[in-house]
Amino acid sequence: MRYNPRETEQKWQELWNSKKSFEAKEPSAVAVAPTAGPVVRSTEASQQQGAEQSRQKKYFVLSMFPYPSGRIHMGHVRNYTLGDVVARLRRAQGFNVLHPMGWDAFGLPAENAARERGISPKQWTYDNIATMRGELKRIGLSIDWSRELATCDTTYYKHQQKLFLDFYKKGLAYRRKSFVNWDPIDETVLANEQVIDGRGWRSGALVEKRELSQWFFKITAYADDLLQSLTSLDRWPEKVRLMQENWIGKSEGAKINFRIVSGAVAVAPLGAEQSHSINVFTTRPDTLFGASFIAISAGHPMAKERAKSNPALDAFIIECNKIGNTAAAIETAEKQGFDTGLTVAHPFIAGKTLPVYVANFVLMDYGTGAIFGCPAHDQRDYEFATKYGLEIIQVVQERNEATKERSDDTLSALRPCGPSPLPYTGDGMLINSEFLNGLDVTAAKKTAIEKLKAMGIGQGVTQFRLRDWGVSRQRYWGCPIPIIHCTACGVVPVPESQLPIVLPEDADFTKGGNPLDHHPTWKHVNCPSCNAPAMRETDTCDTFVDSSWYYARFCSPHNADEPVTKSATDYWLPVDQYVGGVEHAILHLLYSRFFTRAMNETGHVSLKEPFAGLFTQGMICHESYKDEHGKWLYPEEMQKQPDGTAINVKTGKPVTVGRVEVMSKSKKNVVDPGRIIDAYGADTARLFMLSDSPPERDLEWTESGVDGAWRYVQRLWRLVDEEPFASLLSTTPSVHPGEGRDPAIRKVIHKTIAEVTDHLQRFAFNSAVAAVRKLTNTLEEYAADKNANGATFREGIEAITRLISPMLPHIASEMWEKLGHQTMLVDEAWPIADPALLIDNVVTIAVQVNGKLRATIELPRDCAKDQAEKIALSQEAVQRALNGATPKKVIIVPNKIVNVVA
RNA sequence: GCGGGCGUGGCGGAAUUGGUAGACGCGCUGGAUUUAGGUUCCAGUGGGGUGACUCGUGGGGGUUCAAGUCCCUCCGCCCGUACCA
Repeated sequence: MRYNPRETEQKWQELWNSKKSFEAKEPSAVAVAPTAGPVVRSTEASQQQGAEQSRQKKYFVLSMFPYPSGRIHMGHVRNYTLGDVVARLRRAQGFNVLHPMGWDAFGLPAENAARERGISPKQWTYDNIATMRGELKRIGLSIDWSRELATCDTTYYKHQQKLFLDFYKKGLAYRRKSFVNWDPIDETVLANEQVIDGRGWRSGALVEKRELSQWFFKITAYADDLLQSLTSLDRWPEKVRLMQENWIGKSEGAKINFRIVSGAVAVAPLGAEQSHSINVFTTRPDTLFGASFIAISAGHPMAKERAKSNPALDAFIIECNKIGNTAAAIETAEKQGFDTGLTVAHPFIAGKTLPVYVANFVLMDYGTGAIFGCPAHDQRDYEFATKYGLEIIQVVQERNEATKERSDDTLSALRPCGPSPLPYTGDGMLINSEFLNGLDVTAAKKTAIEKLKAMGIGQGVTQFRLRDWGVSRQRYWGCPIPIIHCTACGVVPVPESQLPIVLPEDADFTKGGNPLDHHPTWKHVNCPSCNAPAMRETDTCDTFVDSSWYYARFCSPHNADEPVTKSATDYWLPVDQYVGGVEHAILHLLYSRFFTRAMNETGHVSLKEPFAGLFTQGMICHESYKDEHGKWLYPEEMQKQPDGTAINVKTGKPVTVGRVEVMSKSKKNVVDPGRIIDAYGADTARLFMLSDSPPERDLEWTESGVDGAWRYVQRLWRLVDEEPFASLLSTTPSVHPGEGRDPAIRKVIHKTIAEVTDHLQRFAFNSAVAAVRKLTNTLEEYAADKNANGATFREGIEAITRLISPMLPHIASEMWEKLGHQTMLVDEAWPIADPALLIDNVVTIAVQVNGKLRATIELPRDCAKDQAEKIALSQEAVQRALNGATPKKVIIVPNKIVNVVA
């Protein structure tokens, strides 16, 4: 009978659910029973494994929780399938597995829905969650649904507010002024993605930068630790660690005060000292003699001060503010500067002055918001100097052979090598630099800093690129920040007894701005300390805050009194395997690492690194289609013709088949997971996700690939249901394992068990699938043989059934039942290969002549080198290739290769 | 701009440490069986050459007995860039 995925998948999902198969055991349950074996054990292999276990080990598998956008997409299916394979494998290997699911439920789209369609963010969100939960369940994931949480539940964000207060008390949360994108028409703050070409996405108004008081988390307090600890994350992808390292961006440099010598404003609101000098950060103090200008950010206090009396400068600053808030926009914009008329004294060259510019490429958030420009040795400074006709003085020259060892200052006059093309940013020797002449860059940096220090105008500093984390959002649908502002008492934390601060449900979304701010009553409260009328903080938390600690909450999701339960986090954390997209490589993962440290410092958890293992998956791509008018079409709106072209299903007109691109709603190149599961079943969808493309790489969704997966699922079923397989399986196996069985086939079976286990543990799921398919091919061939042994065949089929079970859990369970077992496959132990069957006595060796393959020979394992050489040289093809020449050298790598060098 | 990644047949990809390039699958070609439901089975399949051979892992250069793998350089695509999540 043909396999019916719809009925079978539902049957097993209901069974797992009713037996609570995937509920994690509480740490107390595991700790109390010293011999607690990993559930039912019925196989020979598990006996060795289970018996000596004194305490069941835990394994925490976490896939990044989804934003409840409305429907699940293929990216979710991939993410959760990958996590599920790990969870099911570890469960079978005897671990107490925690594999939970939740919802990253606060955020902008809910608020947009409210504005566009008048639905309340809460209702919209919970409706979406209900839909998506149903869709997720159909994938057949081994999730412990009893731990489900949503970050917009008051039972979740209540604890987040408590954490905020604890951070505040430790000085890890603070308030300062910072810039936002301001839409003057909608009177609202815009996210970077809502600013398109400098204009608000909805209003089209030119976006301004506006300074607001905002809340920050002091992530920079842990900059060094976050950097140093990266080395301990040995189960993270190297690329993610590198990206984080560069993001934190530790650099050694100097801060230098440049004294203003002319053009200084007489009265300054900043204090006399500041208005008489400009403090600059540089990583290249060695190039000070090449300095030709100072550039300050448009947001620098000095720039603002000068703008008051200079309308042209004011206009320039307004122009700079239009570029936008993103680093990419600022750094790709054409370099522009405005001469402030100020000049500063060169610290080392008496009488020399440098002009001060306001420049659009200097970032206020990094360093001191001011730089000195050395055009000869910096690309940006070079462009700037060329544009504004500023001096370009070379002070570093690449060393050549003649000057390598010398370091006296007569060398600078010698011009020992030809001029390097400027700007030159490499290492070399200092020239044109008085007391630095002849030194290398590193030594010159040190000497320059010493001199600056002695002069009292500078010092060496360590600078991080990492900035404090701005968590304030002027929005409704987020976790309210539990702070009260009182005119008399200032910033007052909400007393813990008053938590949670709950969002009002009657917010008005018809007006612009922050609904919490213009709500008639919500923000008006009495000061907890003096009882006078006061105001609530109306900013809510960045949603990255919500997702920074959800992993810890999963350990005890129902604790009503505290954010986490210590005994639970001590047992379950860290997360053993975290799975999610690379797009989170920096922000989410860095914020979580910070949050864990902050929770550690405030006594909530006892660890610092939340994720011991990390796997970053690739994205899902699909062909894109356009009709004759250039409008995007959904894949189901077109049909491929036999000649390779495509037509519109409705109009019959030709369709342009575009490139394979990341699935996105805007390009309509999406495939709905629900439709695929309806048509083929979850196992087929899962198999397609896992075969072919390695999980870390982008995956191209193709209809033919799905068909291939579908055919394999059907083929697996025939293996237990049809002839000649069914008859072979019905023969009674011997009680003694191995007796009368076919050793050659058993070898293949056990090698496959070892191989698949290894592939799965290394996330090489595509290779694991390939190995199982190969075993399937072998067993089908074997079954066609009239002398095939039934017990051998059964051993092979049972191996396949277990090996595919993490990937195709439904059909594997059904096959297991069909094979006559009373147990549930999900409670069975993972197969273990017999080591004796993994060793080959004969090996195939390649024979090369001058690196080119000429023959292959079969030799006994570990055979003597001279014997290998003799047999290799006796090969006819080898002699032909040698063409009478005598071998000069023979390289032999045992059991692998013989290379004859002629 | 900066940081990170990827590039192998017609296609997705395989190849623990440098050691037989193309496993496994898709597609295609030829044949068989059955055709009421996305069939199934057999054979073939990197390019060139009748063949011995030869050329082949984005382009160019290098190290090595041996390079998909290591080094330099160029090109293309993708991700992140701090208020999308």
